[in-house]
Amino acid sequence: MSEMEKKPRHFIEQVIDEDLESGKYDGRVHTRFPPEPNGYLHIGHAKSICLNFGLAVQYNSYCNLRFDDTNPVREEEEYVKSIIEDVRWLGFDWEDRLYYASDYFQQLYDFACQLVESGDAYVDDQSAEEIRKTRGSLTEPGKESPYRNRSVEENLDLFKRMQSGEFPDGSRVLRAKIDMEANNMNMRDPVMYRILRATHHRTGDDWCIYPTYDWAHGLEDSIERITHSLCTLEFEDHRPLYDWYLEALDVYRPQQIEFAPLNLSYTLLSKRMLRELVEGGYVNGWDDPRMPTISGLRRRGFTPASIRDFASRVGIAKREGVADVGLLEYCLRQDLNIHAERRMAVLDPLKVVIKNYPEGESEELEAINNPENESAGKRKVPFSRELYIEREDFREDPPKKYFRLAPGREVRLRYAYFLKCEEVVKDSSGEIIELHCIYDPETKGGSAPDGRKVRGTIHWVSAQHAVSPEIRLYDRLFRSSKPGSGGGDFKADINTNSLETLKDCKLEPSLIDARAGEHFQFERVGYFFVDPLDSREGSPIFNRTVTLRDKWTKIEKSGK
RNA sequence: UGGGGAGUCGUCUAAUGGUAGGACAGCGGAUUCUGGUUCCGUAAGUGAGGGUUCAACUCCUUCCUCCCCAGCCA
Repeated sequence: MSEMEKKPRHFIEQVIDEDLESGKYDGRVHTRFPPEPNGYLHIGHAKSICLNFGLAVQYNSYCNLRFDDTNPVREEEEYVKSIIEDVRWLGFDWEDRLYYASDYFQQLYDFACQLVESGDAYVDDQSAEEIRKTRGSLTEPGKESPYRNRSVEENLDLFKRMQSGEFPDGSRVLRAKIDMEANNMNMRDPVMYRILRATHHRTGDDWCIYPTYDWAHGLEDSIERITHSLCTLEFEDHRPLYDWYLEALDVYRPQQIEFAPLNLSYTLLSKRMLRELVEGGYVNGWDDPRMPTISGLRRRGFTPASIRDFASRVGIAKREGVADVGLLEYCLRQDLNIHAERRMAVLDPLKVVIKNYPEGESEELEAINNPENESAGKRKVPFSRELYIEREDFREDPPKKYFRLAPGREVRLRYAYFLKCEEVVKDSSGEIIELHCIYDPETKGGSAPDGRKVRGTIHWVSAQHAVSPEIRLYDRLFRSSKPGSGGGDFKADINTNSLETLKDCKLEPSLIDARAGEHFQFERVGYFFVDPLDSREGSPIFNRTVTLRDKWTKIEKSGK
């Protein structure tokens, strides 16, 4: 550590630093990540997870995992499981602090009675429709409910009977008595409880009234002695209400702080739209490798470290914007470059016959597993008279600056020999089906004793030794950098070529033993991940995680 | 037209009255048995006007643009 290069502190860290200094929370820092178990977590949630749990690590403090399960009609155990798995996979630990809002239902009910007793809440007999109509609008104040001024005794009686199941669903609600003329719509006597006969995934049929988010959330935070309650910008308007409830009850008060949610180019991060993709069959489930869900990214081959790095690099601020998906890919390649072992794989094979290599013979050549990590060691790769090379690594009429194989030209076969193309063999339709080449036995290992150089190095696989497992080429799910922004249906922006399945690739033989969950770099091609669901022992399936950066395509496109 | 927020290189993000900096993307180059990695260099920004000040991204003021809010969703 030569330089004390401090990473600039974002505004939430600055607030925490100040609170620590002033002793506001007795030097404590305690955050929480409060997902609703009604869907799968996505990369946007990952930002929040990394923020909340990251702060706990940074300040040597605590972060709770809390399920905000106040609405039984949307929530399921399946989602709880996936969320727990995802947060853990991202590398975070809540120790014994796994909580559920539903654990607090009784306390919440008792607190509500307290508000009724202090005259701060009342039972409203109006229908949902009537309440909506009397709420007013953005520019007009609301009207007070005719039931607003019932006695405390009547309210208490009614509320208890709501709880005991005397009234039908939707017939009554408990409302906070605040101000129907407030400019902030959230303060116009917000609903605290609704009557809802639905089986809750944890409390079963114990309750027929359920608390609303605004009523419950601050108390959940308060009960858990959270210091800094972090949420996204759309809750800014809710903060006065968050504070109002806690003040009215005179209980411990955490501080809500809002930050901008993550938006990603070429990506959709709305639960509703993601659900539409799944249910409409546009993808194969929530964990489809094209999905921005944590489970999708995991199956695609993303690593927890790359996602944490990304979260740290996009930063935390109040300004809303769209992060570049290229940054996510950069973080991924950074991590994979260091950790993924290299292999050779030919995706679009073109046969090469080495005329001067003895028929029926083969040899083993040594290849480096990872140039970024010597301890990854070396492996043997078989070489023989007939090989496959990538079709795009040969041009009959090479453009300027193309330095791969061409008629009469010499290139290096990676870790093998120099190879020169002598003859191009075509079928009757003119398509190239084979290349006849000669190799230089003196260049074994890849360098020439006479000092001559070649411009290009290409990868290859011995034909008789090659294996051909299935390879799935994934691409962006959307063609537009901002799907659906044209005002039309976002589904119109779907990239119909986001999955291409390849069955005739030629891979080096060691790859047949690849195990589910392993990462590889196919040299000069990209990073691949052995699909953890569809792979079988002896028949792996490779998902393309991300391509390698590709300067050549850029050069060729620019025409220079 | 009510209320709440936000405007800094293409993108994300610092600078909190004192040299507008970093990252990704871009461009140029070096190294390289991966057109990968790495390294070096380079261009590019304070929404607009007015004011205060020796000095303004920062303070004041007028305006403009964008986002959020009328669930018994979270």
